[in-house]
Amino acid sequence: MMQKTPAPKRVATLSDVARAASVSTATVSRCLNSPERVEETTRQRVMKAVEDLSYSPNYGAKIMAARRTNTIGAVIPTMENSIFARGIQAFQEALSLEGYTLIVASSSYRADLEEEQIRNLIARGAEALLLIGYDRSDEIYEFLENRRVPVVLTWAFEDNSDHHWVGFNNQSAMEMLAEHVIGLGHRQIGAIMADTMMNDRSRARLDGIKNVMAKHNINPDTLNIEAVRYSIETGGDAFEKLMASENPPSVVMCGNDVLAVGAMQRAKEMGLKIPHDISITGFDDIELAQVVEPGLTTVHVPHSDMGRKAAEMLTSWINTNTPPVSEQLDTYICKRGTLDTPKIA
Amino acid sequence: MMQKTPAPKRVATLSDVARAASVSTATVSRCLNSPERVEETTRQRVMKAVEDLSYSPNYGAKIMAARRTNTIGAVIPTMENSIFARGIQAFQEALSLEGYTLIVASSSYRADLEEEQIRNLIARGAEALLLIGYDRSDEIYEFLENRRVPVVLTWAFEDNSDHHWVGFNNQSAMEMLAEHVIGLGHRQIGAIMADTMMNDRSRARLDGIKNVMAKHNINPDTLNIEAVRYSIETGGDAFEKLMASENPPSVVMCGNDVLAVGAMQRAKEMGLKIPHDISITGFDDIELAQVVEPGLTTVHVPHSDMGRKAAEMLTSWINTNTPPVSEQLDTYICKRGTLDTPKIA
DNA sequence: ATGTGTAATGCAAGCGCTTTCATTACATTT
DNA sequence: AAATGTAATGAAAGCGCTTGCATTACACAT
Repeated sequence: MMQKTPAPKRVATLSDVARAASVSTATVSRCLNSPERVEETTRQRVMKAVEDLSYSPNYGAKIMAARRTNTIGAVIPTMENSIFARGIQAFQEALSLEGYTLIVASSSYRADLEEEQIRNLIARGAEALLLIGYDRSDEIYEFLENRRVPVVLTWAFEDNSDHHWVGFNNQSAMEMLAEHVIGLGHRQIGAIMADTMMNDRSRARLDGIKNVMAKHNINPDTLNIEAVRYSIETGGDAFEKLMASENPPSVVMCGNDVLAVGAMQRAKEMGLKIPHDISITGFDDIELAQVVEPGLTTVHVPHSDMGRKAAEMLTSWINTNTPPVSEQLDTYICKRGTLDTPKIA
Repeated sequence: MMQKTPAPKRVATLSDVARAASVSTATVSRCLNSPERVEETTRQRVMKAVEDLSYSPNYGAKIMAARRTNTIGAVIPTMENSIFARGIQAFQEALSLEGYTLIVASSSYRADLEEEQIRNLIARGAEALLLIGYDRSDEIYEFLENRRVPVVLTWAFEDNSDHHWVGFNNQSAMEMLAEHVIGLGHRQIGAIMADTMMNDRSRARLDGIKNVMAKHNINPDTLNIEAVRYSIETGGDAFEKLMASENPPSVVMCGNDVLAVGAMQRAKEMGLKIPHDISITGFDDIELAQVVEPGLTTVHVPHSDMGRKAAEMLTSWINTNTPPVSEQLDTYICKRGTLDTPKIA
């Protein structure tokens, strides 16, 4: 059993420590924040008091007094699957190298919640923000602008934009994949996408497919689209619907890997051989993609790079007070085993 | 400096809003926190000013003045894979139902970082904490105790403990699985585990295997153990090592699903058929387990339940100032396709 | 001694908010 | 008309910290 100290009626404050060490609060503060500015013997006395009282600074007070938080925020759509995990992990690592702390909030893909979370992070002292994609209300952009909050948008990219980006072009990435798919001979295409309301990435990816279809004289209206929430289960359900339609597709292009894996699973359950009976593609290249069998053909997204660069941009923006230049990252098709020529009917 | 951003006009404060709306700061505060206490016309005037000035409350000040943060913290070993994702997601959802905000930090499985993060969350005003497992220094427990921070430990469970738990018994869960494995006839067992230093879950799971071996008169020293970091890659490497040893195992029991999936992949690459040539088991039952082929036989952990209950415990602890009773959750073996009788030599 | 420079420390003014208590305005009752 | 009750609002005291400036202590030079 550890030794118990008597119950303090309230938690210790700076001035409790100061009293215990017989110094002023200023000295205690300096001990904690710039120890070289206080004499060694004093410092030891103070640190002992800190220890003894289980003192922990109150960030609320600290933030207010110092007007610095060293905190950067990120709002991501979900923590549940790993789509954003790798990027955010890299972001966080790069941030802590610069002495910043990351606070993450998730919006469940809901615009209203995202807005709330953004305001929340700002209120909590986030000095800058990483956001995913572009779609959000004018009000919130205006709010951010008014407060001069450095914001970098990720997981997408737009030219000639007023915003600052580090990401990739969802549409052209998907176009590249669609070119490949159509080049293989597919004509009847199905798509399983996230709901495109307020999800620019999903919309861009869908547009990518349609563009390429049009280019190859396939009527984009024949693209059979299922819009769903991201999950393995819903991906499976959507796949089943697609296959039950009048003109079942020979290839199902999915908005992301999670959906694609759901489709794959359901296909197997339905006794369909991949890619012999049906081709499936994903987007993101997360862990899952290389683990399923056959390996999922997908678009590789440079998650870690994106996270790291976002961190660099934001910290330099804060330090120099100069907005960074946007950076477009490359994606590439990651060919594995779920895509082949269509089965001859 | 090149092009400077316009004069960093400082952000609006409560009293700016008050002035703009010709009311006192008290009224503005009430508008924001208990709108029913201010007259409709006044409220509208105030909200307009809030809007116009892009006002956002300063949490630092708010926390200090109100002495409440409505924030609960969680420190998890990693965000990178999805081991903790489902549980934390459930935790977060249950928390927000009660009006609390979650802030998450990750420790990269490092005790020193975890301690830092704990102190950090407390300093940021976390009123309670969710922590994973048990292993950590006396100092930090003492610190937490001194400050009377409600803490609930999860992802494990211990009887007769001074701490408050909502979790499951890692050892007996693994024992159940080991019983099943040995019952199938396996005698030469390999294990791929996380480093057991400061990881009580991993250690308990390992002990579980050894116990059951001893019980069945198999010398626990013949258990071939690889201790590694959690990742698909390292799981694969460990598997390879295990198979290259003098007495290659007929079954490889892994400390978690990520490791198991890594082992599976490598096995396939090595031309081994699962479960014909080699059996593999996991632990956790995350998404990955049902997606690989064959499906991974693993221990199902009630992630969502655990997260939800942890939230309930913590919020009720805060509200009633009464520590909750610990709760042990059940696990069960999730039989899928990676475990069979050993190949006859 | 006196003067001077420097390092260590203390004093005290806020930082932006909430909240208690007091005041005011006005509707209702007598 | 006076008395009373109630709802809306304001004044101001901190919350726990940092930091600019003032003070002190001391070593060294004069």
